[in-house]
Amino acid sequence: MRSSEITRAKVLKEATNLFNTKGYKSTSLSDITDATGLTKGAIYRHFENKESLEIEAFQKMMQAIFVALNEKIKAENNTRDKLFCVLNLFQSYITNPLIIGGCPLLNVAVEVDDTNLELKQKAQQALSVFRDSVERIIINGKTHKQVGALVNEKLVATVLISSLEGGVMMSKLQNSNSDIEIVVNHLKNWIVSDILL
Amino acid sequence: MRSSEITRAKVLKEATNLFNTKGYKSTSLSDITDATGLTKGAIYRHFENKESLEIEAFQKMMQAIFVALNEKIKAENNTRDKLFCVLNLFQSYITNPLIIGGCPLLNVAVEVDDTNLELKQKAQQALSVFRDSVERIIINGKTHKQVGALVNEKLVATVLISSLEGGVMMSKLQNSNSDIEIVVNHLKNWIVSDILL
DNA sequence: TTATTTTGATACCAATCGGTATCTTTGCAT
DNA sequence: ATGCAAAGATACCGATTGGTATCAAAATAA
Repeated sequence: MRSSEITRAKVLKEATNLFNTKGYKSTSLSDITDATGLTKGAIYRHFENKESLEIEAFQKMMQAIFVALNEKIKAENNTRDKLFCVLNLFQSYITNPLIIGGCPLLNVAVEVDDTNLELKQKAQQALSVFRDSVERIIINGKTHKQVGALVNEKLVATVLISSLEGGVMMSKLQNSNSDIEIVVNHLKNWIVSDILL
Repeated sequence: MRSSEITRAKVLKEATNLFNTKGYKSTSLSDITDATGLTKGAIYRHFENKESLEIEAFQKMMQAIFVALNEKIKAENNTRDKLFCVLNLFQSYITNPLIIGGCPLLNVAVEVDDTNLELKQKAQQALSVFRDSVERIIINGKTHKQVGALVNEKLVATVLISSLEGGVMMSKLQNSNSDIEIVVNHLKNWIVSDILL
């Protein structure tokens, strides 16, 4: 790796952690220079401005999550275990975070307003991608006669995502994994008894 | 009302809207002076500093929500309709907000980190109060033979709150009420078929 | 090795941040 | 009407914000 790519990656990594932990607006460039040991001049050589760094950091997090999730989904060969991968992902935000600071989608969705239009659009897209991948599991499950034909995939995706995001919020606030565990456990029972054949 | 109480209330009202819309850290004192038409000198005569204004604004929102919610719960005389009051509250965050900017508890829970300890504690307390009031509905429902004796009230409260908070997040992000409506509708069915006798 | 890009540090910019000391104005009690 | 205390405006403070012009150093290509 070229040396410029190393520093660029270091800036992006540290900024990512700071954004997802402290918030995007609350993370200053001096926070990033402190974390990287670099100067503003170095950072602005690799990123046009703070906003583009924010967007790239968010995209990087979501990309990493989707790649890891899709790998695990692909590794399972039935609908139940594929759906459980989604639940495990959210449980891991608290117990064994791939990315520190909780769910990046939740964090951005709550932080942005209409002054962060581009970041908001990226979050909207990420939610769509995530929702689609859950819906696809259900649709494939129907094809393979593992899911009831009357099950509404949009409803399942919406209920799963909303419960899990809310569970992450509660667990993070309480510094405890009990809430997300209750939610995950409840969703597992729901999937087994109401979704699967 | 004394004139000083009028200005104090005006500052608190405008600051509340700004905090819940733009975020606490992102709302500057000049945002508040712009919204109120007052100067910093006037604001700092009534509030010690920005942090205490933030805390008072959050407490005021949660107080208003709890008062309104408890009134509606009290007006209903069966477990089903009492629980539906909770669902309606969250639906109203999107469709007919008592307070603009979404759920103040969600907003604070996601924004705060360990540099906002007092605000975080207030949010933790608010979540406890909210959770307790849902659990009380279930416990009273058991007493009145409207809820199955084996129903776990902590699970019900956690699942309801997490789903609803997540639903608000999704609907706010998508500028659409369809997600929160799906969640509310699903929870209604769940309550009727799995919670109530 | 030398010449040339590329990279990063330094020093600065105007704007804004939260906060305060001071002075004028306002409202209220006598 | 007068005197006084409370309220609000003004003008400022140091610190920090995101951002940039410039220069030296380091990596790279010849």
